[in-house]
Amino acid sequence: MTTGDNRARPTIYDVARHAGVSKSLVSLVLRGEPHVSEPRRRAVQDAIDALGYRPSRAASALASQRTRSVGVLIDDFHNPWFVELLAGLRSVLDPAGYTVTVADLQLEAASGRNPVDGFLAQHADALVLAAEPAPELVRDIPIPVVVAGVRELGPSALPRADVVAGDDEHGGELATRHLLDLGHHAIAHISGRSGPAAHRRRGYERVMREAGLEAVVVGSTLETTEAEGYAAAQELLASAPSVTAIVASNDLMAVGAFAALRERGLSAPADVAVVGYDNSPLAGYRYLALTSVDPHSREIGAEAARTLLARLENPEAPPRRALIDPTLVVRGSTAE
Amino acid sequence: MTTGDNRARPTIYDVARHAGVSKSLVSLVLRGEPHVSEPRRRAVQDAIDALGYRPSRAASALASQRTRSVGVLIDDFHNPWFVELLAGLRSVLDPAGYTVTVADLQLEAASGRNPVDGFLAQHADALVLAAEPAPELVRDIPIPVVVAGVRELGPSALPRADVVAGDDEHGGELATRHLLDLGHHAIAHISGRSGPAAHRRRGYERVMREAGLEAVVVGSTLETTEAEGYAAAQELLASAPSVTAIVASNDLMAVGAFAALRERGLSAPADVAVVGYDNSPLAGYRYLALTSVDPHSREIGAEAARTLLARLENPEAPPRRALIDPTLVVRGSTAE
DNA sequence: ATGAAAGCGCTAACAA
DNA sequence: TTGTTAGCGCTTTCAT
Repeated sequence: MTTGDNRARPTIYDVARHAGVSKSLVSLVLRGEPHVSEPRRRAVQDAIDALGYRPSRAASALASQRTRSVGVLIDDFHNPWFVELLAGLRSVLDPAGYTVTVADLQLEAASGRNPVDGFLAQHADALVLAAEPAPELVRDIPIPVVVAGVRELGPSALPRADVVAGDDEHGGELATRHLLDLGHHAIAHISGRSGPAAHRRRGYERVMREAGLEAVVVGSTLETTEAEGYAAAQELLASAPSVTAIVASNDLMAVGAFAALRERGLSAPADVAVVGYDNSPLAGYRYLALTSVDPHSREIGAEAARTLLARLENPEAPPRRALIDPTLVVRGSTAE
Repeated sequence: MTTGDNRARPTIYDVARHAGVSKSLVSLVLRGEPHVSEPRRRAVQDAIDALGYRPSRAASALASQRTRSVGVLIDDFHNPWFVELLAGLRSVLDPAGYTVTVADLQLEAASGRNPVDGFLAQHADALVLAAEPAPELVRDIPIPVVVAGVRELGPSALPRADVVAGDDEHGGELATRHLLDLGHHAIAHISGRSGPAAHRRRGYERVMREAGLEAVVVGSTLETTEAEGYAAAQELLASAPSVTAIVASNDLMAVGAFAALRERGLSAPADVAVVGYDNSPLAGYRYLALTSVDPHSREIGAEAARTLLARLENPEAPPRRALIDPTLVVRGSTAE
């Protein structure tokens, strides 16, 4: 004789019966509707607690045609800037009752899956793109999209999407001007081939031009990795041994540059000052003490989330584009 | 006059009509059932393509009472070891038709949410715990759980859970023995207060004992962070200036130790050799070149996934515990 | 303020 | 091999 299988999870029917009300009322209480009498609300709440009831997202999604979930596509879990972005997103999405699900473009690609399809199958109400997926992946997305942190995708492939990004060009200026202020003149730039890298490069170039100095850029076709930063710095030091300062396109490349400097018996900041970008945890490690531009990713996330909520409210409003102002965090790699 | 709102997504009804078959047949095709005639299968597939049909997970979950999704709880997105773990998990879960959703314990806690509840509301079929949540969070989870990477949670709070972890004790031995082989005798250990840290410490202690050397351990109550690693190393170098080698509980602490060494005018490996643990990207950066124990997180993930699938097949089998063997990756911090 | 009833899009017996 | 028919657990008019 089998014991009655008691582990079936309770439904609103059970809660309703237990509380002596209709299941519609339970549904109202669940969603915090105001027009419910206090005694009933209590009864329902007690029943919920007593039974250990948990609403079924699947059923609710099916009935309401909305999941109150937003999908976030990030580029690469290895690159920790997404953590701050995510924290910012959640700081406003959580209180609004939205659930956030994350996917990593690299990992999805490795599995041969289309992450956008995944989010759509899951009935996400909206998407946050914090990566630059191939344009064909983002064609005709039938739900609101906000592009966060990266700027390239916006205008071309997704004309209707909102964009919240860091002002990378300004960041590039900040880094360069800082070195200028420190008295450097032979300032070189290690770049990369990403969209943000291009903006940062432009900022560097403008400041150099305005100061009447020659811009020296290497690595515009490289990945923005530690290994490539190392290679670019090697090349730079070989071809222009007189540089006294380097602006790197991100912290990873800056750390690569450190290695190249050491190989030549040089060190930062004594021989060559180095500035990174992202203000990642890396930059804060004492051993590296890397001066870095902080894009304020958390704020970018929060602003993107606000934009998303506004878009959900008003689908027809014209696309918005916001730029978040970066700041410079000075550490040992440029000052003693 | 509004144009007929055409953006309602197609359902199996639409597909069935378009293909001239019943919706059950569509469902069968969708799930790749073998007993479907080739012409019908083609007709259905064509209709799917033509209409741009995408199955609704919500409906499918509701009807079948399973989501074919597994929830993965990781500790902290900042700590990149989870990326490899995740890649390993997906390498076997993807082909099996499972979807993986990730949550970060820190982030969830910051939102005041219970991540396990989140997974249950979402109807995950099973859970992978790659973190050490408070025991009360993991009581009475009504779906299969496999603990991955961390070992502590298993026996006590989750007697029925499967466990796949790295053999941290063996890893501690590997690191210590490597230094011994290099001729070091004054080998100290920088530890931390996590479960894995305790195992690594034990490995270190055993090898020291067997070699007839004195074990010197600092920091057993610290967080395993860069900052704490720095602090612990400072303390160590002040109290035992004669050490010639350090085994750190993880790469982060090792990098902290680098800073403490430099502050005293010492460097690795010339004055003090340093070994880390995790073989994180950090360890591979040329500027750090940190010898590190590789726990093979990817393999841990893959094995955890296999265990999960087996568990889903056979819920009543006795719990399994597997230990993955780590290996040592030698870099510049211990050898020239 | 509360209840009744009709689905949401799919799966899974069961029939045919 | 294919079609019919009940639901799955919830939301949402519409009554009352």
